[in-house]
Amino acid sequence: MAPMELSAPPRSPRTGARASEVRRHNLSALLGCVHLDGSASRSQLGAATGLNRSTVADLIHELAGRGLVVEDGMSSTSGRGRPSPIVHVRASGAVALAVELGVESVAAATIGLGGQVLQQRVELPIVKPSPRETARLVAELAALLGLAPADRGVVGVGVAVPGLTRRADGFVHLAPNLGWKNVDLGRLLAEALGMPAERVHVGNEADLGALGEHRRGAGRGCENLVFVSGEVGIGAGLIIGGRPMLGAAGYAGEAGHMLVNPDGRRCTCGASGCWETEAGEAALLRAAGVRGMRGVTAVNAVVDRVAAGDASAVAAVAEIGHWLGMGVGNLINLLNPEVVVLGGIFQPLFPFLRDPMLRAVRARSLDEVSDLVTVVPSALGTSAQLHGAAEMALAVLLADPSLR
Amino acid sequence: MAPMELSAPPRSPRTGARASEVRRHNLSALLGCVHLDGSASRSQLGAATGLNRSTVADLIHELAGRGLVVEDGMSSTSGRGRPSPIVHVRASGAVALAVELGVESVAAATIGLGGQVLQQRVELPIVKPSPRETARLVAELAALLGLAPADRGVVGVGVAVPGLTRRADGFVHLAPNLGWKNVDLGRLLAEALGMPAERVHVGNEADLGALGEHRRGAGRGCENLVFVSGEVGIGAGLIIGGRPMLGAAGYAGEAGHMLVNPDGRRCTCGASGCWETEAGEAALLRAAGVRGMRGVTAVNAVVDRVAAGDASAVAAVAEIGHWLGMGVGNLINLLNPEVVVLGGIFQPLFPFLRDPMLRAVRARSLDEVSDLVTVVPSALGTSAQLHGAAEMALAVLLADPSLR
DNA sequence: CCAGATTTGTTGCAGTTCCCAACAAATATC
DNA sequence: GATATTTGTTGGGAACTGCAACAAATCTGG
Repeated sequence: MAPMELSAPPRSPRTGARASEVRRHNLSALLGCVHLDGSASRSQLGAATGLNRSTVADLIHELAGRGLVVEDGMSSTSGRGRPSPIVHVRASGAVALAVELGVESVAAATIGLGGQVLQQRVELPIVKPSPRETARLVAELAALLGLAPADRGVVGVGVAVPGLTRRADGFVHLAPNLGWKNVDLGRLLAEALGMPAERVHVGNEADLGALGEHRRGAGRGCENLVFVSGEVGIGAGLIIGGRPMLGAAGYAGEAGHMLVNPDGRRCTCGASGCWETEAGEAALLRAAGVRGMRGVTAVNAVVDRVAAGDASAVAAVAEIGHWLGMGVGNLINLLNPEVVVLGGIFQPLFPFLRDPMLRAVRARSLDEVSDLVTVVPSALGTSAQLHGAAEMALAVLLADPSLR
Repeated sequence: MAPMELSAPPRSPRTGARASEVRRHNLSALLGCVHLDGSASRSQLGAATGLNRSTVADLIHELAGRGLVVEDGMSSTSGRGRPSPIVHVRASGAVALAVELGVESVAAATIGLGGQVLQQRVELPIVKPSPRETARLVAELAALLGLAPADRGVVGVGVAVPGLTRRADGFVHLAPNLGWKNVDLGRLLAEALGMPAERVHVGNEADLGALGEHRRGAGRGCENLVFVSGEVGIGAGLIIGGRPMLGAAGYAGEAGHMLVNPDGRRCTCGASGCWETEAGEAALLRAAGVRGMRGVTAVNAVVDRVAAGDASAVAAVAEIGHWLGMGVGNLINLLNPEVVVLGGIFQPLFPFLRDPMLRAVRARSLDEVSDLVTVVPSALGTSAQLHGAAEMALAVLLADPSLR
């Protein structure tokens, strides 16, 4: 059996483990399997975890008893031998309210175990809401989705915020595009939803995009990925060794102000030639000659023009692709990921910016490193952050299924 | 008791754990405590791990029986109550041969548990040795240090290489400054030393510098650190969440070709204004007007001039500091570390480049992030890589003390 | 259509590990 | 010097997993 990862490098809070932790771990491993892969036969689960048949049976019984999985009578007809019952996640066994705070709207959906969307995305348009308004809106969305926060089965809320957030307590240090500074969003949401604070999880939008794509999208099964979130600004979300890399305070991935263009424009941060100044939404609209429009509608207008073959739009997108690739190349050199996922505005533009982007990547990164990486568009599109937010909220249960 | 870290996010090889893994983990946790902190009373160990007194006693007995720790009769005279015997690491219980391949020399030392240097660093000067010569030299150094590779107590060899290395088998993909390409260094060393290949560990010089500073130097007790290695080129070593971040193939941290200077010089990589072109050794010597010299002696000459107040040298170092800071600022934005450790040529120059470097850092990184980080010079100097190499070689034993 | 091979679920028992409680030992305090 | 406090030690108990034997269900081959 493979050794437990636990002690490989001694960690700072070097904790001992009691025997009962083993069971928690094994429950978690099994639930994780079906959560990520949907369903598997009991014998497959045994093979995947290295656990004994009798142990798997016992653990699955416990998960079933807690309503987290269901055993199907259907047999897996693979080869001879006694058929193995198939274990499915029970999506409604654990449900998260996934919320995305955008610049133009607040969106939400309810997502259950296995990443199953139980209630489709609902979006309320609003421009720069105050923190308090936002909390009220989220509660409204929860009601719209028919979610009762006190329900058994509802594990918590996950919120994606375009700004610097502290995971521990949901404090938003800075969210320029919302006009927020030092907002205790976690507490506000807990109050508005009537939910204990420890069930409210707040994360950075790019970090959660990365998590979403890692678990449910273009980065499935890959241990090291970079998600590039192209919204108003540019942010990066990092998955390293299969787990989110948040940095000391949770502020990792602030890549928007990386220098990419020697002759670039002045940025709001004071420097020049920053990544988001050269490859962000504003740069795209400027290059494409769009005036007086912003946001999704403006970007969509450019996408339509490019798709129709409008030469000036094609050139604009190629330029954006070039500067995007410069930044992506930097990240590849530094982090050596297996996959780079391009989200936000870059996803619909991907086919059109692919070639100049890849040329820039190869120019800026070592061949030995860039040969090993693939750059792909987001598979989840605008849902990446919602899926990531749900995964964040479900993580507590996945780590310890005996909590419920 | 704190939960085991293990299952927090479901990992790809989702492994189960048998009961006996718990013991391996706890042995590892205890040995890790004394390995990192030198020594501790038994009761302190119990408090640190959360393990029961009787369990700690049992585990310590096992570690002592394996010759990895020694219990002192001396009591800890802190407060009243029965004194607790102090547990010390037994450095000679597990010894690693630590090797650093430099451009001008090969250095080695023997380092035992607890990071204790058993045989001081020995250095053999040599310019661009072939892989085969290198392996022979390492065996020679081992003999010089009186190390018998077959000895019980010798756990393995750790080698720091200035190039792209693959941890798994010690394959060196590319080491420009040695003139190497696709060298199976792990196998060569194993043969030259008469040691099984699985005891030979090869790592990137910057990655191991980071590990050394994390465990023994300026980054002790910090979970997220960036080590900037200023040798001929510039490389970064990353410790994330208390563990080395190596990337998908082990090539993470190739930061030398990050763009920092819009108007910079042409780099060998084809681009312009790369970090190492602007802040590396060559840039320093050029700025200081040094000609016809390279390497340690040349850098030392500049250090001496700066220390003596030579105005042109001071200006040169300030310029280097500025470009260094631009790169450090980028890394801080991206990784949000607690500490940035400057090694190699930047360590002796630190007092002189500190201020321009910090100004550039603040200009390039978000205040919210840079306020939380401290930039310090290497505490281990030229020994950082050796300590890191030893830690790498000792890691196997630390993860499973019952192996010996 | 049936016997054998194969695979898997089930059950009872054994092994390992840790925790707990009681007791003994050693020190500081009053 | 008595008491409180802290820690080492010992034996018993609880939790969990693995193993082996048996039963069940399917496929294969004649």
